[in-house]
Amino acid sequence: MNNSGRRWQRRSYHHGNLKEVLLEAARKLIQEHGAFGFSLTEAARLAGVSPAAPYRHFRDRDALLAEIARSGFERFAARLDAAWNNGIPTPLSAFEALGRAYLTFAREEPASYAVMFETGASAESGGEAIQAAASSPAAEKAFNVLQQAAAALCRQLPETERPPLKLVALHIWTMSHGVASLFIQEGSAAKKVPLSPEEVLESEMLIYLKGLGVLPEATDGVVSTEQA
Amino acid sequence: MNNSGRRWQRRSYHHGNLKEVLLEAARKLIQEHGAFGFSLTEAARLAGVSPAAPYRHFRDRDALLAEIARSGFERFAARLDAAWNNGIPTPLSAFEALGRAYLTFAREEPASYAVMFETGASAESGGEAIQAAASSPAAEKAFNVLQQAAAALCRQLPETERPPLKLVALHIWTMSHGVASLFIQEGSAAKKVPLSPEEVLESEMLIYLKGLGVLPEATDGVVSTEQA
DNA sequence: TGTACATCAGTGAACGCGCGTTCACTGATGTAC
DNA sequence: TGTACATCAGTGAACGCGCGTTCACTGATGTAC
Repeated sequence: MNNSGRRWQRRSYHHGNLKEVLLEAARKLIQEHGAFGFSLTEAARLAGVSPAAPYRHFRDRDALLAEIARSGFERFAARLDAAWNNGIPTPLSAFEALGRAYLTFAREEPASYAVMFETGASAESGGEAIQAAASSPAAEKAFNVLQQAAAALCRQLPETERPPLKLVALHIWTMSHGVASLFIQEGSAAKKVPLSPEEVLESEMLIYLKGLGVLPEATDGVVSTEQA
Repeated sequence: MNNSGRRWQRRSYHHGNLKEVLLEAARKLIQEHGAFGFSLTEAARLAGVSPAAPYRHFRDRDALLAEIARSGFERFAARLDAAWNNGIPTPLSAFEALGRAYLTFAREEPASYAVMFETGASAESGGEAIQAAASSPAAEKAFNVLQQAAAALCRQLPETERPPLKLVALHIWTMSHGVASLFIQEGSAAKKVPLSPEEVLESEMLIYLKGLGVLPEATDGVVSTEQA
């Protein structure tokens, strides 16, 4: 990379940044036209290069999608990890931050989120590369953060009342994903609801935590004074 | 329709059943090739008719997708309603049946489920017809069943501790959808988990209900003896 | 500091393909008399 | 019961399009000497 100023905008050859720009273009297109209604050609057009250019950086269309998933999982894991922050200052407050971070990621990167999690019914065949990304180390790391949080919460319980950690982590995950999937993706089924996704998820988790037994009694009020 | 036997297999003209057969073919293709990786032409081929034939029954590709969503919501609502069965014999047992019915539908009709709920990021533009289906009377009816269940459960609480019904219904919905979306769609992120979707959802809902305060104390055991 | 050259990252034209959709058509069905 | 006819539900050929991908190419960059 040269140091003659940051104005390499529209330099002819050697874009310098193409790979990242293509990923960004693809995410934008996916956000607008749907998880699999995007085309490599159009992404190239948006990036201002010829339709053949992407092949210098990705083996094929699928590889680009897989990279969106992979890098998405990486940022996702980093976000969750930062929000959880090892359960500091308290497991409960960190847990709330974790839930909000989950929703924030889904809102800020809906395209990444869709490729990461709506892959099942959207590209069963043909999408082997994406499947691989879904079981990548980064994806694993993201789930591990949830599991750490579950562990910290359960540690507050007497051993005889502890459900399996993995199960609790899955519960947290399904609640978060359920809210993100139903309420954040544009045009989703639940547009008319007057509550923010955050409000729904937080109240849901409070009730769940109370059921787990990790909330002091004082929280009754929080749950039931939300609305008439 | 003629009564000369039910063997109208491969009659030349006048298929008689084409609309339904096309929908079925489309569902099969969606299940195999992804929610929006299906083509009208291929569905026609699968149904054994020319690529122009579908246009006698659907204005365009989008209209067929919308009909999958609409009729999907109808069967979905019917299933949930039957399972809930007005809370008989007890709200709690009916509630469990409701959750199982939700997962059963998602498993038996993954294509319908995907079109109904994964529409957000998959066809924002272009999918107006599907969006319309998502706010159809049938979709409304499905959500109403969840709301009825929420109402029946909350009725067991003293009025001062009742959270808003709509909120509880949304909690139920996000839990169910979260499990269905993450665990049932083939090739989804959570294949390696040794638990069935039903086990995950049921345990999750038990904890949630306990947090709500509608479970008698006896259920502690149910939650924590599932696994070591 | 200057030149030769390998490598890298683009171009642009071309391909074959399957798709959505249209069109004029035609065979089968059902109804009126 | 038989014939005439409107309507319905298909056909099959054709179209224009955008896509994914390939290919031989070329301009820019970085390195060896």
